[in-house]
Amino acid sequence: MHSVSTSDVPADVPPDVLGRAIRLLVLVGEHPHGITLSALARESGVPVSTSHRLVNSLCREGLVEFEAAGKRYKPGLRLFQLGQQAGQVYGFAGTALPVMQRVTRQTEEATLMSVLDGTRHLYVHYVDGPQPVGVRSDPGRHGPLHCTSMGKVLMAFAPDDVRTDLLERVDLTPHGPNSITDRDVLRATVARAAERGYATADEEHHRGLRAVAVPVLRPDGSVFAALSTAAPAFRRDMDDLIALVPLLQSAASELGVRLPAR
Amino acid sequence: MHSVSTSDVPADVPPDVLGRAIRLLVLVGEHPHGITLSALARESGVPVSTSHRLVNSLCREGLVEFEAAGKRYKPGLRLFQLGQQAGQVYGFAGTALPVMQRVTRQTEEATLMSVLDGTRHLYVHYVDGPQPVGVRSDPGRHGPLHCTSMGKVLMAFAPDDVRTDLLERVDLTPHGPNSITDRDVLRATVARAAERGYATADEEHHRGLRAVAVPVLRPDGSVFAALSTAAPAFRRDMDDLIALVPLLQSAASELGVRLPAR
DNA sequence: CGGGTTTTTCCACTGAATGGAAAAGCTATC
DNA sequence: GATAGCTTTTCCATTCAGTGGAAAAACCCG
Repeated sequence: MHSVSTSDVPADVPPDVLGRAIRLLVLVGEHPHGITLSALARESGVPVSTSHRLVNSLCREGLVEFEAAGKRYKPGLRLFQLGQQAGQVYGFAGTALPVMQRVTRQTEEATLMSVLDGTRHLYVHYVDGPQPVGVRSDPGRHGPLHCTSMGKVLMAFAPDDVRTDLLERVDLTPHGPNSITDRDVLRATVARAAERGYATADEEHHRGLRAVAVPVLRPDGSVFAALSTAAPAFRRDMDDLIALVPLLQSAASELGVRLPAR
Repeated sequence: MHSVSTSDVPADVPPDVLGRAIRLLVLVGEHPHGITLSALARESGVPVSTSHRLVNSLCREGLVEFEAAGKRYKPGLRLFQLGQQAGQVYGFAGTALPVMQRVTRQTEEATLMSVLDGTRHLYVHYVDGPQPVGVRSDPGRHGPLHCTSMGKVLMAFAPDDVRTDLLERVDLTPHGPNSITDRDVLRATVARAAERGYATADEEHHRGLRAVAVPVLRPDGSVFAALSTAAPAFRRDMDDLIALVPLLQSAASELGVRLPAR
């Protein structure tokens, strides 16, 4: 008898077609320029021949596309379509972008919107500022909660149980020079944000980047999203950004009123 | 013995977890206000207990969300996220919206963008016109090829083999008072669109709705999408819309140059 | 309360999914 | 152009994950 015997890899998790297929789907999504079969198999831990069959099934359904030249798998059109429909349901479509566009026109800086997704936040919308130098952030990516203005706001206005839970669990890896790394400091900061109605981040996520964020609240008072203005530090000091809070708040309430009550 | 016996439903297709799961996923996507388990099972043809297990797996992965009050399944956040990533890959994100916004500001009518998806087209972006009365169209939905300006353009500029194939296969169900119902007429109309560089639709899709569309071409000359202006018939006659073609074309070429070469 | 509907759990059966292995390609490198 | 290393694709005997009927639980409404 061998000590670890039959299986050498960490776990002996039950295969589970669907779970695996989705893991593959996510991997494909994470590789904008396409990913090869072997890379897929390697990164997912699913045996090559099984990966092959599964990804091809996903292709048949249009969720994944196969780029014959290059032998690479890319996200498919059906995935985009389903995502759009999901966006409609969540209320991301419609008014959000036009309103954000207006905010950008007034602030002359980038405007961002995120929702809470587990222990991170998901960038949902992004409107570029007019300036050549600005903030870039792609919808569909995740950001940390503890060192972004939107993350703090989302925690501050989350239901009590969720907030306490998050404040205990969030990862405190520093991302920028001023990242909060102490859980108690974070707790205090979030409490302050809840009082004031907005949160800031001063080079906490990226060196040279400052931001303010306010919550977008549903008619029933629950948080839907965070709305934020972000700017390079050399162009705006923290007070400049805080001065934009009323503007953000009015945009946020405009967005909030039209949302489904949860 | 019963005449049809054992299985009364059409086929005895092999179960196939993934296929079924995705069918369920699509169904969930099609029901913005959520769908119940039994409806899901009924509409998909998948036995209730199996549907139950599969949808719950999809929930575990975040592709579907379960609204406990109301016992309804809705599209999940992960689905939105994956869709956004897919949109990035396709080049739907980024410049498209700002440019379309500008077009709308100039035309004062709604601007739309679609891509070819099988024998239909998929609405990808939509920018509202400023007027109270206007065209509504949700990204993520499909439209017919034979009676929309974007459909005609997409066919006209598709590779030869695809075009001939589509012209033989597209469904010619009339949707508006002037829908083309004759395959040869459609062929001629599409040929004309290819020559002129734009296509029109005059109350062919909906009564009281007119539109023009131009192709968005990649640097290598292949079609990427169609860009369109749509307006209520009472406000714009066909010549008004045709007058907008140059404007649309310049926007289209602006969009086209930045696209990956296929 | 009781009949109808929907959701959830259970479990014995089985054929669909599995994955190792080998074949077929594809690119270098010498 | 032969050799070696890599990736993709196909094949198939084995088996265990997925299946679905049925029953239980929860729910709903008149």
